[in-house]
Amino acid sequence: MSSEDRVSKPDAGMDAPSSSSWADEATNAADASSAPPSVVAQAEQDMNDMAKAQTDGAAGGDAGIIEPSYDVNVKLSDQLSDLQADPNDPLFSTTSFDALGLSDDILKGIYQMRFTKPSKIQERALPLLLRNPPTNMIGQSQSGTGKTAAFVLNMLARIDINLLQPQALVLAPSRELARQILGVIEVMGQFIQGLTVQAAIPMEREKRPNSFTAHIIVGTPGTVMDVARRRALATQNIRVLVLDEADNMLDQQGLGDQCHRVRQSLPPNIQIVLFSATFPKQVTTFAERFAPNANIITLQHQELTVDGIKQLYLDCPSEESKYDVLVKLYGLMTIGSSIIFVRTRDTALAIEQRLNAEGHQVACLTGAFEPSQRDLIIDAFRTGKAKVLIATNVLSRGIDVQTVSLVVNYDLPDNGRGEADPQVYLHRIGRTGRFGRVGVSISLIHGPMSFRMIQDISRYFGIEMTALPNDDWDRVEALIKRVIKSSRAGSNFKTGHTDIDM
DNA sequence: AAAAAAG
Repeated sequence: MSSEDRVSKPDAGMDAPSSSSWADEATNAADASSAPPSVVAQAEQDMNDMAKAQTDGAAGGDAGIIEPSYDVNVKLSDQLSDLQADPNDPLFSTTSFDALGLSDDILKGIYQMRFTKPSKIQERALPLLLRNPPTNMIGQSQSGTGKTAAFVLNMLARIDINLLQPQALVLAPSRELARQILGVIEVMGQFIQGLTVQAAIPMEREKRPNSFTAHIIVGTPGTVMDVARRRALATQNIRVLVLDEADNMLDQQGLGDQCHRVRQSLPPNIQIVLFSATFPKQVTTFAERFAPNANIITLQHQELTVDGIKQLYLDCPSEESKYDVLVKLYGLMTIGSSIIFVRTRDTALAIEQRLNAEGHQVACLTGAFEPSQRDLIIDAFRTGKAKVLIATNVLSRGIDVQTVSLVVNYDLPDNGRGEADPQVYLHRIGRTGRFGRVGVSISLIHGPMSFRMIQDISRYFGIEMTALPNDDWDRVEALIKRVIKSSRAGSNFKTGHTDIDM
């Protein structure tokens, strides 16, 4: 038997954008493209509100704190069903890192990063993760709310530093995300003397390690499967397995097989932790089979979109004109950093070459590049050396670059059958609006098919999308600029999060 | 369609 409890949320610190419903403002494509003045005025008002909230926050007051508003549902594991869920018991929910029984070295790592208090997901997830005996967890939370920090703390807390063997393993769906997680572990674990971390991702032959002996291994499924099979990775002392972006890891053809094989190469009684912003229904069964008897933290999908991200779309007069819109947006894209998402590797390359040839500096990242090349490109983007990045879905999940203030969907994400993919859409726009910052996403659409897709996405999440006028560029520019500029002021909600987390 | 393999 399992018990359930529900924690209510405080009021959001920011006004949710409210305007006419989707159906009202976009009953047909013609209306959308001509964008009635009232819609634009409303968008302008929303942007003003967001910009103001941001400025208040940056000034240090509480008024501007944009802690995302959501209810956390917790379904406790059968193993904990004999315990009463007392909200005052720090083992069930905590508002302080100090109450978790973590070592001084770990707390130092937390506070060094200027974490002050746990985020929503961390409040509930950390006590349950850290309990002994270890319990499995399936955790869902909005993008940019500190999932990575939660599972990293759990791993750090469970490492026996004197045992020089891999004891925790993290799997991620891309090399870029695996490297990012490795960076978080290094930062949070910097005061733990002797802690070692190692990446198990594709490498050029001369850079490949002969063996993997670090305390914590972070990798991609294919490489981890391979090194485990070849006994270059000793698996017998691993006691924690984390799948980041777990729905994607278990759902995708190929990835799912690899994850299961890696699981089978590990000891039977280990703690399994699955985290993602999305858990579509058809994956839930796989997840619960992969992590049996888990404590399950979920959100309503209406609560998954982040208020701080202003979602816009622009109806383009032709498919070719999308490129011209990109050129017009270029100035705005370089105020902060931007990611332009396209459907295929070929499109990414073609647009990159054309933009560069026409004097606009952009970079491009797809799975077609060599490992070392990929590392150089993402690192240049992280440091701000490259400000505009054209990418495929390789970067749709997990990548946290806090300067990203604008995400452009040059192509809307589809599921391969001509339908919208709301999960991928959510992950993509989640590359901006990181941890309380504000951000803008603009989807370029053309024709009835993409219009239907954006309509489906809007309906799926029960959110508003604002149509931008395609005949008054100055106005579009002015209102986007306002939000992007305020976004650069910095994060305005200070809880468990590093600059490179998630 | 893209991603993930040192297959």
